[in-house]
Amino acid sequence: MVDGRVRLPLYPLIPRQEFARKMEETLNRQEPLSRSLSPAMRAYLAEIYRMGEGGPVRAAALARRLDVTIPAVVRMLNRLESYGLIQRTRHGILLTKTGEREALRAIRQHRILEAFLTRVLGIGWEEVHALADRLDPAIDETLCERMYEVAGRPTHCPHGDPIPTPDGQMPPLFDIPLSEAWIGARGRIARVKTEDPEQLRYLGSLGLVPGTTFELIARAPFNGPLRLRLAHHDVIIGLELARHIRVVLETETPGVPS
Amino acid sequence: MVDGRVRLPLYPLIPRQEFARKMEETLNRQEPLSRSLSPAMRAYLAEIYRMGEGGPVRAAALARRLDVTIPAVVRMLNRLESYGLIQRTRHGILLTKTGEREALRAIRQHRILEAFLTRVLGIGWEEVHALADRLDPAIDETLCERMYEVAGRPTHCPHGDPIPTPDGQMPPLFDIPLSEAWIGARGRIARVKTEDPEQLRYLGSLGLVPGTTFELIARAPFNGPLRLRLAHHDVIIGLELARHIRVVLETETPGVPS
DNA sequence: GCGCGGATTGAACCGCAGTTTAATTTATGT
DNA sequence: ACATAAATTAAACTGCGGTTCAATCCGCGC
Repeated sequence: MVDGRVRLPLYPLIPRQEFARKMEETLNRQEPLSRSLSPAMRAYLAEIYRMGEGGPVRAAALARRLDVTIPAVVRMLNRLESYGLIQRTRHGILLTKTGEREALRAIRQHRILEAFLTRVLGIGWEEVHALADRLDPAIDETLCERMYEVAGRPTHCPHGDPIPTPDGQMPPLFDIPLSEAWIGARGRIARVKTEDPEQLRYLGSLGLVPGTTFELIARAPFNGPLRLRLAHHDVIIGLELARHIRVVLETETPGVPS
Repeated sequence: MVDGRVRLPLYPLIPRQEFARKMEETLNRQEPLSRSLSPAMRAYLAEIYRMGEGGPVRAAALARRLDVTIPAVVRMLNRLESYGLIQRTRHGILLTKTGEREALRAIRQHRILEAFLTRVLGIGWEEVHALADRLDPAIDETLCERMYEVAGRPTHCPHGDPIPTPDGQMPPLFDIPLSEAWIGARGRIARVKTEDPEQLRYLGSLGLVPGTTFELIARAPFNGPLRLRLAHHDVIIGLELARHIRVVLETETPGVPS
């Protein structure tokens, strides 16, 4: 650093307490959007939200998920920051209130679109994700609500993820990976957390889709496959796939209503 | 022209007969597309086809229709020509066989999309054109055929234009402008040739949509409005609008079957 | 034959979303 | 504490589809 350029420290050297307070303040500031968002910006926001459950998101991780190079991500992050949609911390990216709102809108639209494509057009659940990604940029609020109605007001996308409400509430989910269920557990498949068409096609062919009820009747040792009893037949499934299947288990103590 | 640059004449100075023969040859050469077409290229081809019924299309006219500047059109024409999709003549642009095939595919997709939007999603016919333009780039063959089936295999778009068959046949239409019908003529509205949402909304509110049968019972003098008798009521319509409404008239001599 | 106006072309630019390559900062493990 | 690995940032480029401004071409009327 011999030349005259002075580089400010990326994160100000202020007392930790004050820093946290200021950050909180910034993150909660909810402003109306002055400029409209490009489709790519929405896509980035949505992905940050999805990855961000529980903490900040790293730019490199985002690049991997979106399958673009890191410099592309960095430039977009600069743009999002200048719009007041994200906040950078030393541990990664956080959405501001405004950014979260926009992210939820994008996610709602994406999931409604997916539901529409399967329910109305009969497209397989392994294809809808990529298709919805292509269609997303062309769809506006009106069309989205139209599809929502025609699809029968779906509450979840075909992979089981909940559709946020129009006012930006994401119903919380209390599911666990199937891989962590114990022998004898009964339950229902809630979500299938993979986007790989091959995996989805295979799971679909086994009948392992959201809503399916099962009983876990065996686990092979040494991280071996699980044996599930479904309504009409048993299926064997590897732990690798089971990690992507999230389930809600019946409570052991029945009789609690609601 | 003092400098050394030599400009070749745009159209070769060869005998007229030979020129015509070569041109014909070029226009009929049907090659598989080596490179895939961008959405914008498809849009240009489709517009050239629509405008080109009966002769070559001028670049300036194309620019007006697509609402872009002339240099943008010219550059795209260079690209289309390099792909062998169009041929320039001294009187304007012609589609080659390959270009026409692509144009018809684009038009088919656009009109299926319009029919889907009105029939399945209940979008008003005054809005579907702009909407379909936005959605077009994201739609592929598979999705298009899916929509075709779900929309009930429509044969015409909401404005009455025929949907080309998958193998690229455009059903011919023998309609005339309503403005040229004579008093006493009975017939059916075939197409409404405007894209202006206001006009379409107004015509829709009058019940003047494709399929409506009518009898022309009066024309005011000095290019005045027409009076149409519909099933349940009469409507008055200005000549300006009537020029955009194309109709097929009943033959005066009934009894000819088929 | 000449000039004029509309049509065409060329050059230089913008914005967006991506790329590669290189420099620099930050984090981590011994 | 320091070397190295990982993450970030910067710089310069691509392709597409648009723009403006300027130059040139061509047909037509006088």
